[in-house]
Amino acid sequence: MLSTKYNPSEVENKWYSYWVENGFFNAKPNPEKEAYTIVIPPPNVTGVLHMGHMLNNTIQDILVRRARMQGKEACWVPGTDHASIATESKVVSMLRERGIKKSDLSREEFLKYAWEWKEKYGGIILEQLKKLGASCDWNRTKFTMDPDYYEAVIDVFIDLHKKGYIYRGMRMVNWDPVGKTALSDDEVIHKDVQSKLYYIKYAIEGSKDEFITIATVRPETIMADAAICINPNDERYKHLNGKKAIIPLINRAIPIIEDDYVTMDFGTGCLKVTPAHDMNDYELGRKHKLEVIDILNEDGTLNAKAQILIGEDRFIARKKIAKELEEKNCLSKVEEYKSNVGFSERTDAVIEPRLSLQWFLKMETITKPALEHVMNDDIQIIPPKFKNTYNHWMSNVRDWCISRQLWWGHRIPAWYNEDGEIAVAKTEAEAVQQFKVQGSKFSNLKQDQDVMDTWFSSWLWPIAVFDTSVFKDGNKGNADLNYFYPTNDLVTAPEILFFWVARMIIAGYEYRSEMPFKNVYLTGIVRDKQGRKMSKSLGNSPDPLDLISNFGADAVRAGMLYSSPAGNDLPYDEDLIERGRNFTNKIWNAFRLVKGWAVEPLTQPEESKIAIEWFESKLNQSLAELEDHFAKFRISDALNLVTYKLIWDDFCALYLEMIKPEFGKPIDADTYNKTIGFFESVLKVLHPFMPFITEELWHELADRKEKDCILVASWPTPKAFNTSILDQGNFAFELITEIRNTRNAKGLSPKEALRLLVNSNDSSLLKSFGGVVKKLSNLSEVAFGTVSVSNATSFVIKSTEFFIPMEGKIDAAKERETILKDLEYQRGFMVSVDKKLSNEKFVSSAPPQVIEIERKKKADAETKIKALEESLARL
RNA sequence: GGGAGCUUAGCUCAGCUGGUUCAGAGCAUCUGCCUUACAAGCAGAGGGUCGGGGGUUCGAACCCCUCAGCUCCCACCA
Repeated sequence: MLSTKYNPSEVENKWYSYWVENGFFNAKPNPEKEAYTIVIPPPNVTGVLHMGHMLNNTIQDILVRRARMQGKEACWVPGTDHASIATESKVVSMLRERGIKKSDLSREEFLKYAWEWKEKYGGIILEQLKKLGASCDWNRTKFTMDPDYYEAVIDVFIDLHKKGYIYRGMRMVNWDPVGKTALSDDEVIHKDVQSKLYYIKYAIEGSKDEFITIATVRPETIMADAAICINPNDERYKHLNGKKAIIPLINRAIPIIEDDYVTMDFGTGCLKVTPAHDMNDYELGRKHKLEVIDILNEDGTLNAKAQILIGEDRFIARKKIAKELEEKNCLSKVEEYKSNVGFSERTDAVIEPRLSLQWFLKMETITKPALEHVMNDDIQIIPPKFKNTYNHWMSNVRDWCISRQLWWGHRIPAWYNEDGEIAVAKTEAEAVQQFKVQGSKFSNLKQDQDVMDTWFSSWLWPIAVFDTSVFKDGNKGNADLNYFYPTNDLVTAPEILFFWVARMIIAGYEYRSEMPFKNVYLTGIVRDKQGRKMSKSLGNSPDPLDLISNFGADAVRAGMLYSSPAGNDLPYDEDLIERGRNFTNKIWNAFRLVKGWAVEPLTQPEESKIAIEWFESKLNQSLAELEDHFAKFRISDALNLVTYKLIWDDFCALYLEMIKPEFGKPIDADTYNKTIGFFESVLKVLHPFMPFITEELWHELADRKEKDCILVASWPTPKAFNTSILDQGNFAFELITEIRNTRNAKGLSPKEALRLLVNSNDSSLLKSFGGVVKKLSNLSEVAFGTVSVSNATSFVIKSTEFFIPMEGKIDAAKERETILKDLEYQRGFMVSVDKKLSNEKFVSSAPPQVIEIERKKKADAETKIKALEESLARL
């Protein structure tokens, strides 16, 4: 005896191993077949599976599984990203726990620890993906620091340098004093912070009692001031132009300059210019050729140039200086002030604008095709609203700072000689060669200490997962690359549209002169019930593996897809997963029902004949809808609006009920075989969404040859369907609902057979559905003819009146009340339709079908009113 | 400050070309059922000025204007 509950855990492990062992997920170039390719957004090696991955990878798996069933060579490439900052900081804190300081280690020693750590924890997330059912080609698993991938990144750096796109320059960068590294703009998170605005008095040189007062939130940087700037239109300070001001505490004189950059009505209208510690001041300093005085060390402490408080942390220095200024009477006032401060995404340290030598990629030329091909829809972004955002970003893109002061990553292939000259080369030997050729010193070369930004390797992902040698001159690419690239769909989060997606597009056109993918599907963010982002620190994220073991992977996948159209956030609730679980159970029980029937060569009942005809049409209608949803990437709708309803409502609630033999009785072979066929079809359609239960039942429904698995079964294509039978069905189902409703309202048991009288001489009214109606609403008789029954309850569908005799069980007053209510509504409805139809303009300008519909509505309403009036009279 | 988007049932959201099925789904609520596949289920029901106001149109949840509230992205005036 089969359990009434579906038990997923055993089934899932069994089939996943079977699929892998039989190589169903492996893809290779096959000229006979169309390629379908997805590259996974490589999760961080340090990562563990979270709800975002669940959503993202479920969608990818659905797309891949469907493509595979459609007979395409489906290739889903998995892998991981080395994630330089994230991983390095994890390794650093792991070492710290073991009492080892990174600063005590050599680069080589540190990297040895990092690799050990990667080997130990690096693959966890991929193993977790298997539990979800991800049908990745695991033989292709790639890591962005695999030796060949590493080499590819270096090749690209050298190539772009040769092309003149990569340069080294002194630039103001976002400095993370905790990570001791430069960050790209995108890695800085701005937050509103309550801080203080200090009004500081600077004495005017050569004057005893005159001061100029500036307002700043960073008094600790006054020692780095290079000027004070006023607006040329500011009458209050005009007389000070050209004079000098004295920095308090250190008594250094700085010029007072004019620039309309200064806002007159902010603070005092006087700005202290500190080129070394502020982005805007740096630009201002360049314009006015001011001295750059950098008073901070890389860890955010003050250096000797500050003259005072040397070695103090910047925030401690701020407090101390404020106190000293106050004591020296240089602080005129302090105001509370809300300012916007940048924080490091990784270390949460306050970002310090800092001048440093970095490597940059010129973005202006190289980004052009990437902008163009998205704007002209060669590459489609789904949902399209992100196109605008993309456009905005790509049109205002700044040069990309690609160096990072870290060890874990691809080391910059630049070598410096004793004179500080640079050679960009793959090896030291090649660098020596370059220096020799240009007649420079070539002994004691030192390689650049920095590594490259992580995105500088992952932007090659769609190419490099197939071929890592293609970045060398003259290489046309291997068979894999030429077959699988460009890939079809990329599924990722909108937050990395610029970090990653845009840059892959840039690299794609630069190195293949072709798009890396055709469609970009952007998922939403998974949030908790309160709308907060799921995060470790909030502890509001459930463990996906727990969910899978509690509910089954199929249930979790379905739950993730509930209400998550592209680009929309997903408000997560365990109820969603439960609903998915209930669905698996529903299917399981449908299987139990069918499995329990004895099959005999009997005559096929009429109801079964019509049920089969009806479901055939319903199935094809649904398949057509499904194609449409998939074509538009409405994955959620494909499951919830079509597949779920097809199975639960149409197959289980209607079809199976129509054909179900009486308890204990056998079923005829024709109906049974058709039913198995339908069951197989709906399982196929469901397979991409719920791979495990569908595979299990596929094998339970029939004896299968080895390798006859649902995951490679052919995807059902929609055929023409009979709309007339669907309409007839709808009429019959409406009638059934009314009868059941009558039972409910009158408190009649479903076991009690009822008689139905139809006030019509047209006995073909129910077409072939008469038997179905009788069966599903438990009627003893359906009688036609002009009838007038006084002791009965009635209802009207379309323009036909139906009676159910109620012998002595009728409450005339109550009956009258409901009829009157309905009558009132119908009359009101008539008025509005009449109004429309008598409107000259409506009749002359609306399309004929619309007018026809209105006429039909009117006719229906008229008969309904007539019928209601008659019923009323009879009571 | 620049840009994008959202506001529809108690909740989460659909509503795809302005017109059949247009005011929908699921959850929640209520009523009745342990009816031999399924109580993780079955049969039903109630619930809405489509954020406010104005306009275009024969016709608006849908198009335009406006006001209000919310969200996200980008930039960062010390």
